[in-house]
Amino acid sequence: MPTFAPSRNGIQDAAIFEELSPDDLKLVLSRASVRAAPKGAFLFRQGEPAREMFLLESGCVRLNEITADGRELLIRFVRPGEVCGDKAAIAGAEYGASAVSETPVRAYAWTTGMIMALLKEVPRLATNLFGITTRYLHYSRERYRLLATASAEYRIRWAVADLARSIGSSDGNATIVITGRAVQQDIADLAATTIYTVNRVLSGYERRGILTKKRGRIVLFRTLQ
Amino acid sequence: MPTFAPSRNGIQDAAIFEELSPDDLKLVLSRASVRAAPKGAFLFRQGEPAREMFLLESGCVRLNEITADGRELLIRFVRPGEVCGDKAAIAGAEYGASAVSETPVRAYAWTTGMIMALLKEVPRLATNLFGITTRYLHYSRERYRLLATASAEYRIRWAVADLARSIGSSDGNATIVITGRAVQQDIADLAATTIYTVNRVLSGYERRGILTKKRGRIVLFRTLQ
DNA sequence: TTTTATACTTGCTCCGGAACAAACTCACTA
DNA sequence: TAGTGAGTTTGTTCCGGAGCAAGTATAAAA
Repeated sequence: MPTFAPSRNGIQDAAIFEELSPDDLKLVLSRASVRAAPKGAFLFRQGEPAREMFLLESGCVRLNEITADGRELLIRFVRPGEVCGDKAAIAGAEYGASAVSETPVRAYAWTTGMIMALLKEVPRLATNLFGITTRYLHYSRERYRLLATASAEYRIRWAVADLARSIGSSDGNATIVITGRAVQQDIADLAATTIYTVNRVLSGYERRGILTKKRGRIVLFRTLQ
Repeated sequence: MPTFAPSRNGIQDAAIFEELSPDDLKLVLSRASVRAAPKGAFLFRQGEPAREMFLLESGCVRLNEITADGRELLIRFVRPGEVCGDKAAIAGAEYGASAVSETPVRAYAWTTGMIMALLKEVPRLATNLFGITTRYLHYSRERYRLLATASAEYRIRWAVADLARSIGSSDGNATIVITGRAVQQDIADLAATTIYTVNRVLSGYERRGILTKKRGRIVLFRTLQ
């Protein structure tokens, strides 16, 4: 997964604000409303008219897509500094996925009308949105390629590395901790496989001393991949 | 596959020129160089620095990606009015795929410097690029979803319908003809399966009177899916 | 503290479809 | 016109990994 420029020093470092002048930044931020949502809340639902675009300030959001036959596909996790619901920047579009908060979140929100006006006033914003979407496209193709060519074991290894990068936290001991209500289910979703296979592969890694796992918690000793 | 606004009446109807004033359109077009290439030529190669973006005027281009282990993945076919190599609009990017002409082609080409200047002069261009990339992202996720959840038979049906839409031509008798040097291989690539499976499924459809096939040519009687 | 829900574990079975092989067909070319 | 190579067809084999079932472990709720 490419780096999505997480905001280390604050929201102004988000990829969507890249190369914006301080004045433009102030303008764009002043047009947003700030939202807070508890854990488990929907920022938006798949199929709804896309009326708002969000920029996450804190917390973690899960983006997933429901298929016609009711299965749920994990698209990605949204982390601070990242944008979701960018379909709202396109007139008449619908959300292609649902966004649910995994933790309490704070986010900036812009309505469709607001963004479309801003895109004219601050052209660089459109360029940045284009760049961000291009990276997501790259990410999506990477997952497609893995699914089309790589084994379940390889995809699981990739998914663990991806989660470590996106929602993992270092605990200082040169180890990375991945937590979540149902980590193995998340890995299975990312790798497009089943929890059974994930569990078998992870147990194998645990025997080889690469990681340890407890309910809702995986500790990586070495960097995978 | 979403509609990519093929140019019915000329290149000015391409999605990338949407909502541009006649003056802007003239400006953008004047900055392009026009290219002609014979069948089998590379417009660009995966991994190269992305220096040019193309807008296809006529012909057909195949976009594919080579994986680390040497397998070739078909991303999509580019048809007149569609853009490829849009990575060139991002400074320092590399092409993520290779583009090979399936037929003789004519295309407009802009260099990276040219596009980046145009994006500032004609802000709507960036918005259009964002919209186009969003559609490709949607398409990519659709293929991922199919691969993750649907059977090989279903994916093949989808691939045939997709090819019919993108490179099929009606021959007037309420039938759609798909041609190409190796149609079944193309379908297998699109559906991420093997030619063996494709052939078996197509033979089944032929027995059921849904289509006929000859070498390099498939004739659809009814609309699939 | 007990109950209940949910996550994780593991053994077993089964099937879609990939891989291989081999014959056949057609288009192109020398 | 014969030769060649690519595309196509069909039969056979085989395995990864999905699905089920029946547990155990752990956290939250009562």
